[in-house]
Amino acid sequence: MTEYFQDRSEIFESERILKESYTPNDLPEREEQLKRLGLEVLSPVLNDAPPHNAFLYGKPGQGKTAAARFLLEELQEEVDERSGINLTTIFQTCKGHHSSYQVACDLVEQLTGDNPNGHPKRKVFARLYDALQEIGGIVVIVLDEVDNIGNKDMILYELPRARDNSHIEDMDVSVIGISNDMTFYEELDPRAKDSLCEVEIHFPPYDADQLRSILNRRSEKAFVDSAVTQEAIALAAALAAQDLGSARQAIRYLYKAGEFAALNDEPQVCEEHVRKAEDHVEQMNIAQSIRDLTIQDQLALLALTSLATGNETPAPTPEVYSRYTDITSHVDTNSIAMRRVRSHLHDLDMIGVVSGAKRSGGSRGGPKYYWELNTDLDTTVNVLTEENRFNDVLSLIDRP
DNA sequence: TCTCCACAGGAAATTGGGGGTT
DNA sequence: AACCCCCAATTTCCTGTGGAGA
Repeated sequence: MTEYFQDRSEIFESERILKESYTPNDLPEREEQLKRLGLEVLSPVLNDAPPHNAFLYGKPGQGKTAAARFLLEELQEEVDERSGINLTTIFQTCKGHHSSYQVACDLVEQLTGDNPNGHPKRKVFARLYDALQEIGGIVVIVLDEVDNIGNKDMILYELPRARDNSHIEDMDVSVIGISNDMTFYEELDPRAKDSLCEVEIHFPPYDADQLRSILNRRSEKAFVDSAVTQEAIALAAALAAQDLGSARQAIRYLYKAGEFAALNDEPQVCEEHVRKAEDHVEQMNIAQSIRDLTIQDQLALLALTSLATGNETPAPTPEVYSRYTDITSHVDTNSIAMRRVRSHLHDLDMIGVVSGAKRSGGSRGGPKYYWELNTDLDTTVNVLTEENRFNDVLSLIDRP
C-alpha cells in the first residue's frame, strides 16, 4: 500500500455503520414511540384501512426518521405476507424546499419521472392526484422535515383530505409529517393541524445513558473489539447529551475520534480523541453554517468580524452598517439598505453565529441593538476568507 | 413635561430570475 | 417573442419606542 492510503482495519470493523446514511434496525431507546406509531397509527393497514395521519416531532438526531423508516419496512413485510392489501410508502424530504409547490413537484417527479415545475399550482396538484390514483390502494406519504416548507401551507391539509375533496377515488392517502422544529407544530394552520395531527408523537432528546447504549450498540458493529474504551463512549455520550441530546452528534464524535486514533496509529480510541473530535466537529459545524450563508449574510458577518478584530464589539447596528458599506465599496457587490442588513443580522443571530442584545437608551433613546460574534473569531475569519473576493478585505479595512 | 430624534421592525410593493407555455 | 406562474431578496413606507434635551 502506498503512503497515500491508510489501512484503518486496526480500529474500524465497518465504518459504514457510523455514516449518516446508516439506518439502524433496532431502536430500543425509542420503544415507546415505536409502539405508539405502530399501535395508534399504522395498525389499521393490516385490516386494509388507511393509517391515521400522524405528526412526529423532536429535535434533530432523535431517531424520528429512523423510526418511521424502520416501522414502515416492518409494516410492508407484514402486508406482503397477507394478500389483498396494496400498500405503498413514499418518503419525501422537504429539505431545501420552501413551499408546498416545490414539494408537490418533487412528489410528481418521484412518481412519474418528470417535474412539472412552472405549471400553475392547480395543474401540479392535479398531476399529483393522477399519479396517486394510478398507484391506488393505500398510500402513505412521509414528509420528512416538513417544517422547511412553512406552516401556512396548503399541502399539509390538501393531501390528507384528498379523498374527502374527491381528488382521488377508491384509494386512500395518509400523511406522516416529521418535524425538527417544535414551534412549527404550534404555529401550524388550524386546518392543517386538524387533518395532519390525528396522532402526535414526541421524540424527547436522548439522555446520556440512552446515548451511551446507542453508542455501545453501534460501536460493537463498527469498531474492532476493544478498540474503543468505555470512557471514550461515556464521554462522547455525555458531551452530546449536554449539547443537543442527538444521537447523530454523538455518533459523529465517536467516528471522528476513531479517525483521529487511526491517523495517529493508536490502537485504541480514548477520551482524548473524543475531546479533539468534539472540538473539530463543532468547528466544522460553524464553518459549514457560515459557508451556507448567502453573500449578503456573509457580508454582514464580515462587517461584524471586522469590528471584532478591532475590539469594537459589541457594536450598535449603525456602526455595523457603516462598516458594511466600507466593505462593499471594496468588494464587487452591491450594498443594500440598513433595514435589510438589520434583518440579516437577525438571521445570523437565529443561526447562532452572532448574538444581538437589545438595550434601551443609547445616546438618543429608543430601543437599540448591540451585536457581537458568537463564534470563534479565527474560524470565522478563516471561513470567510475562503471566499476569494473577501480575501483581503479584512486587511484592507483594519486588520491589526 | 413635552417634543424630537435615532433606531426597530411590520407590511406592502418592487425587482429580477428560473421555470414553463403558446 | 410575449406571456404566465412562483419565489426570494430587497426597497419603500410606515408606525412604535423611549431617553435626551428644550
